[in-house]
Amino acid sequence: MPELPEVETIVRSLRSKILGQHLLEIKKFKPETVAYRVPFVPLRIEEISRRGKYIILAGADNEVIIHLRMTGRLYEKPESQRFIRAQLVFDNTALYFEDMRRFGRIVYCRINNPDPGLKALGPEPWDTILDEIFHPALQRSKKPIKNFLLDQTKIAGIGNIYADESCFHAHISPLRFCNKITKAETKTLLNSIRYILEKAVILRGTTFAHFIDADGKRGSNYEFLKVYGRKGAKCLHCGHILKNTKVAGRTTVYCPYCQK
DNA sequence: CGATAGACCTGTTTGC
DNA sequence: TGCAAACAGGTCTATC
Repeated sequence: MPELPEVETIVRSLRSKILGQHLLEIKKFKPETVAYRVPFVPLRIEEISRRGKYIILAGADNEVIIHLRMTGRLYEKPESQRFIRAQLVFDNTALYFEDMRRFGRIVYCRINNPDPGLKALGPEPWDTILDEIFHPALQRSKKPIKNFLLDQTKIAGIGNIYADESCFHAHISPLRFCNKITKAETKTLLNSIRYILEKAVILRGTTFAHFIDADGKRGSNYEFLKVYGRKGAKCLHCGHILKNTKVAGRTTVYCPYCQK
């Protein structure tokens, strides 16, 4: 489910709920969902943060790393008993980890000893380092730009929705080869990524099926999507029919007329 | 090295 | 109508 804006929304809602509380127990309903790298001891939640699409609940010595993958949710009231995979028990509340597709993961480990996926993440989209390294990195790649945007080691947090939306906003085809993108276009694209993600964070994420934050609230960005989920509909810029294809193994929607 | 397919899961939508 | 294939916000591994 969640890309950067949805994970950021969850993190913010978690802060008002469990910051400063103690994590007393992680109840495990499915063995593959929860992994312990160190023996469990109750953890006072000192800091709640997001890195890419990862949620990090950090204590003094240990931390909990959560990735919701496609259908994970963290909420006090599960929608369906049968999809409960784990439960995080705190002093004054308990959050169910509900995950229909069982791709989501919770890892309990030492702080600063994160799992490989987290360690390998590229810069956050707002990291100013990207203003320097984004264009050179693109020049080194012969892949379509969409592959690059989905690669979490190149830039963290973008998934299928916001990759398409960013390309559309920048008037760049998701199929364009990275090394054919000019310096000026790179700047436009980076601005578009930041704009699209920022707007989605303000709207508390995109919900079309599963996503809710830790207060059970849906995101309201869905109705503002301009290409994702709109294959066959008219381009909102030029009126031509939006096309869909497969890039990087993912459904991709774009306007063949105004995205070059 | 890179690109692609497959695996991991279960529910919903689409197409014949 | 019914059934099977394709598809869904993601990432990791195997293979050529």
